[in-house]
Amino acid sequence: MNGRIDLLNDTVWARELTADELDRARRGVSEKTFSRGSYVCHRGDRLDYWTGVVSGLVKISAISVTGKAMTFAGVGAGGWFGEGSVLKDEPRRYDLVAIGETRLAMLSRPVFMWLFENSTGFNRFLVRQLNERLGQFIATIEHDRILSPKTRVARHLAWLFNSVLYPDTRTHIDIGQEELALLAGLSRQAVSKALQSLESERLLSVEHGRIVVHDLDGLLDYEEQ
DNA sequence: TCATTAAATTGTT
DNA sequence: AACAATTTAATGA
Repeated sequence: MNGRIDLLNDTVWARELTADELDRARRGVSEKTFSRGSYVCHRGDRLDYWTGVVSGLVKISAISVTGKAMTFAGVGAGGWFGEGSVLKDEPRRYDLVAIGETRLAMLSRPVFMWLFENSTGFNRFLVRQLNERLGQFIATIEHDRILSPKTRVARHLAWLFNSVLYPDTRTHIDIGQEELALLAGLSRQAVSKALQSLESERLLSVEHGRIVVHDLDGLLDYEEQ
């Protein structure tokens, strides 16, 4: 069994393509693995591929002029990202870093553009994904101004399990508390406290370098008592 | 397979 | 932010 064929068989948008479109897509994908902490792409560099996470976790981040690290989003298994830069044919605006061992599927820009011009199924997927992401980012702004640290941790965790953006995510995610802190924009100890509290409420359990979620809806709708 | 060591993650001050 | 404790991963017998 060829790994490249498997790559797309497990991909949501591939199911929306016609046989001919799928065939072209298959010829345009390659696979690459990244070790923990390694850069997929630095800000300012070009990456002429639309990228899907087969396994592992990638963060989209930047380092401020004062040297502070910020994480804007985490992309889990089944998620695809980078269509913005590929569409505009420009360098990446953010750092892409693998959190833990990560396998990526990479679709070359020419094939991406062909699908964009020719496939309605592909465009349906793109619109759905952009819509979902926009909703999440708007909610992030709202939440960061309104909610308590504990609730923010709960929401950010729940989002890593978003079934539209990351269809392959299962019950656990391999992420350390430090990375989670960067993602939620909180201190490490605030995240640690929040996790312990959420664990005592049986919404999740904490292991080292891993969070196991027991009640996803509970996290998503979490409200401080 | 088990023991030792190194590295990374989490807890505490 | 720095240090200590804990757990995992890696190495070699």
